[in-house]
Order: sequence, then structure tokens, then C-alpha cells
Amino acid sequence: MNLSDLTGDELTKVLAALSNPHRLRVVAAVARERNYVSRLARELHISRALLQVHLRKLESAGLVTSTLEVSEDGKAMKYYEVVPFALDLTPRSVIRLAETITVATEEEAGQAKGER
Amino acid sequence: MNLSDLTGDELTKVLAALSNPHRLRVVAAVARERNYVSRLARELHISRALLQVHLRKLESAGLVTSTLEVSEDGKAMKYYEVVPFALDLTPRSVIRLAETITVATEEEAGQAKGER
DNA sequence: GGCACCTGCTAAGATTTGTTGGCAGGAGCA
DNA sequence: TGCTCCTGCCAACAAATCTTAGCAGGTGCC
Repeated sequence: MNLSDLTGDELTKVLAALSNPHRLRVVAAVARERNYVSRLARELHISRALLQVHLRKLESAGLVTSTLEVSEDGKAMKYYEVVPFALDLTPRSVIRLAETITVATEEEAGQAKGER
Repeated sequence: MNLSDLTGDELTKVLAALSNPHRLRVVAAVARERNYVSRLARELHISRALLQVHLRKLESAGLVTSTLEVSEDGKAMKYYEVVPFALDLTPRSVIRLAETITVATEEEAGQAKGER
């Protein structure tokens, strides 16, 4: 995942996903090694319910992916792994991305700065 | 401002500051040219009160700086400009930064999983 | 004085996020 | 059957964020 693949809206989503201590640690943990929910929760010392919420947010931002697998002993395990990403944030890239923000920006797109 | 200058806690603050459409546009606008509050609010079509809140957040995250200046005609103007930053976010850098997160992490550093 | 700029503040409401606890289902194993 | 492990979901509360409206102050100019 690269900055040039993203729209401004997607970027805010990705940044929001990363702007939380828990989620940052989750990404780090999953980046070290793929892991399943219950074990990850144990290693990070947080509740499973909480972890799932954070994982869902990370996944919907596209930072991690999940695979439901069945272990040898028949247990269902949901494995998460990190999506390789390289986000190079600079004033320059922000300028470019800000142009693609659609939230509450449509009006001024129509006028650009002309009338008023 | 560089990733290697930041702790994990500071990073979450910076990312939180950037993970908002308004603030992303503010950073972009200020990166194009330094500007003062009222004019910036007009150009972005948002209220001054709202803009000030966002600017304060960006400044406390270290992404912009402000200077109170007095124009030729004696008006006080608060100019904002962007702080050059280069944040290269990758799974690798996240792993490193996650280790420096202190929020609600002290306990487990002390116990690791022992008592409680 | 009245108007047009500039700045700052705060209170209050609406909305979103974070977190917990509980309940459900399924599989294997003694 | 009972215990342990895995998964998922939902209700509900607490806490943080976002946004607006309104107040205050200052300057210069007609």
C-alpha cells in the first residue's frame, strides 16, 4: 500500500486507524508475525472483545488482512497479518491528497473560488 | 520533523492530527503559503472558531507553527506556516515506534504477566 | 460613533470513539 | 457430560472529539 494509491478520504481513514496506541501495537505485533485473535489478545494483555474492534478498524483501513483457517486439531483460527505499506507523508504529498477529499467539499468544487 | 525524532506517543498525536479531512486541508493550504486565521477560514469555507480549534491541534502536534505579527496598518495577524515533515510509515518503523509507547503499558512492563 | 477588520475565549450540544461484560455457537478431549 | 479452546455479536456505559454560537478585546478608517 502506497500513498499514491490512496485518496485523501482513504488516507484519513488509514491515519485514524494508526493514531491509537493499541492499534499501533497491534500492527507492530502482527508485523512481527501473523497471529490469531485469542493469542494476540493474550500477548498484548487486552480483552478479546476490544482487540476485535481494533482489528476490524485496521482491516477496514486496509492495514491488515485476515484468513480463517482450521488448525490441525480442528479449531477455527482467524489469522491476521500486516499488509506491507509505505506511506511517505510530507507537506507535498498532503497538498496533493487534500485535493481528493470529498467530505463536505463538493460545494466549493463547483465554485472553485469564482463567485460568492 | 522526522519519524526518528518521535516517540510512539508523539506519533499517535501527529497521526490523530492528520486524520481529519479539515485538518488535512488546513495543512495543505498552509503548506502552499503561510496565512493568517481569518483569511484561511474564508478560503476554506469554515468558521473561524472551528479553524482555530483545528490549528491548535495541529500546532500541539508540531505540524504547524504560528507567529503573531502586526501588519502595516496596525492589525494583529496570527500567521501559521507548515513545519517541514517527512514521516515514512512502514511496518518496520511501526514496530520500532510501538516499543516506545507508554500509555497504559507501564503495568505490563512491571509485571509482564505475573501478579496483579 | 459606527463599521470593518483582526484576535481570543467558553459553554453546550451532537456525534463518534473506546471499552467492558455477557451470551451464543463450534470443535476436540478426558 | 464437562472442560477448554476457538470464533462471533450486542447492549451499554464512559470518555473523547467535533462543531456552533456568542461573548470579549484590540486596531484603523469614514
